[in-house]
Amino acid sequence: MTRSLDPVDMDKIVSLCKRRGFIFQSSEIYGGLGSVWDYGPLGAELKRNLKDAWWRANVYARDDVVGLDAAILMHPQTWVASGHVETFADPLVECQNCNQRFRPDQVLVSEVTDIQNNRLLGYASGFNREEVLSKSRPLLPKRMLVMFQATAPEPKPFQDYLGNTSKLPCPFCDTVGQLTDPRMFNLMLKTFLGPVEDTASLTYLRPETAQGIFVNFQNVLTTSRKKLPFGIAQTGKAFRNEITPGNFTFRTREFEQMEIEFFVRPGADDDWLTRWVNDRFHWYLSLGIRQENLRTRRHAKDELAHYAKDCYDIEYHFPWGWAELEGIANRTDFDLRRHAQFSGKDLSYYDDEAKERFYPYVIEPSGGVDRAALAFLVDAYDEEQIRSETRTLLRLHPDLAPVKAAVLPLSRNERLLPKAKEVYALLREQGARNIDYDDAQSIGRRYRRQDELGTPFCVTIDFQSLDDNAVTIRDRDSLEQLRLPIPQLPVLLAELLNHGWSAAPAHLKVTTGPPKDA
RNA sequence: GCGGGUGUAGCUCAGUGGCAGAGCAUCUGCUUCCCAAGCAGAGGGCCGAGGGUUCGAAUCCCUUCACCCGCUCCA
Repeated sequence: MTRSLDPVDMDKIVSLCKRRGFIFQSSEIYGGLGSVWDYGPLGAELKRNLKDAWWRANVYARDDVVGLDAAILMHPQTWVASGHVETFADPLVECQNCNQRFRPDQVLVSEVTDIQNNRLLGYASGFNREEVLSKSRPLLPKRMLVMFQATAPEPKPFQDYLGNTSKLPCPFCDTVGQLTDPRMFNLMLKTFLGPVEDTASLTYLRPETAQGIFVNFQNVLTTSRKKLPFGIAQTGKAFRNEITPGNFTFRTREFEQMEIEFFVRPGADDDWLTRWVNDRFHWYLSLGIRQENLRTRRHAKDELAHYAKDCYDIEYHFPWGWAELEGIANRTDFDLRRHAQFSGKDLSYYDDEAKERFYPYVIEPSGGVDRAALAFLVDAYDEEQIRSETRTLLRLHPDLAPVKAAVLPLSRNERLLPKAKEVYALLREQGARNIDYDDAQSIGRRYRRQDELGTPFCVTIDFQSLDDNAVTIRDRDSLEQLRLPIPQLPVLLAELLNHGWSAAPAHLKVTTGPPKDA
């Protein structure tokens, strides 16, 4: 099965999401709210299925992880301790000539001085030492160029010049005098608790769910009676004032995370990091992401977050390029120590067997629910030619598909409807799965509609059903059909949803579906 | 925030001063109808908002709002 995605397909996916009820723009009737999205009936199912699958794999299938549901609002000191108040604010400098923006802490500046005459010749700026030094050369008079190596001006951090940025050249275009003063961008959303808006009631909407886990570390440890190594899992909303949101639901200011903080003995951290990277990578594959669209990437030292010792990203090949779905970081004992320090509470761990007390290291697999949902949508999107018509379909894994099966009478003939309703009721009996019913328009049209939603199987009631009490099941991906007695339907459908069409008994198959164009 | 782009039906878009349109989608009816079938019909719009020019504005001008792409990121 060959599928390719051009960048143009992103528009098709956005359009499909709107058209079929996966994702809507927030507050659309008021003109929309930037970078915020609502999930419609099908999107809500997809997200729910996704989170359930994550929870099953990381909590139920393991004996060393327990769940948590911490509040979005936390004591403001939490964010001082975590380092977010201090570090999560980026000062940005902008060049009014080339309109590029950069963070001062990523730029170096060199003062080029004529030492003999004690005269400032100019400044050079750039992103690394070599770049700055090479830019310094043209500023130097020939006689100094000879002794350049000896008098090479050692670059200093851009931050040292924050007071007078207007004299400096832009690190991108080297234009002098077009840099703005640094502006602070605090990425945390402020809010006020209580009816009175004063600084005493100021707190934040959490920028990550992780801190809810850290502050509950001792609570969970004592009540769950877990021993190291063990983890705490939670899904929930987080908020960041992203400077540049975009790419549909990929980077938004309100988003949902699925995070695990896995506590291990110091020294075992490197090993556990590797294991988690592997586990999480295969989780995406197990739900149908194509391997060629998934990769891991280790963070370079200089891109590590303030709390991390090591970090791997799991990246997906979106139409606009590779981008992060999940980060698996070694947060060391940074968070527990900081919270112990700021709260005055002892958050260390006592190992009964080794008779020693220490601060556990933390491995953090932290994924984005919305990003994963988008990746699964993009990866599942497909178009194929059947009888010169384009069939648009989502090849979603049955676990993720918003609708598990659709019950379709061949037509709206009054003799067919009671039998169809009967089958529909039968499949809904347990209430465990989302089953659709549709009798509008032609059967072909309804198949196509279900294909577009990613419904794995369609159950069709035809006139023969009235005689033999049997129905057909049609497979979304192969278009094959099988026929079986209605009483056996619930069991076989469950079987197919769990194991896929390959679990279908060959002797039941009745058709191979319409021919696909080459 | 800066630069560029776009706002017309649920979706994709045409319309550049003279009655607001097309395709698809949606809905209804008919047909023993298995892969977007046919026939007949229907609903759906303050042309993003406000102001101006004009006999007349979706169209020209001003203002404003929103969204998209890029720039810093990291779920």
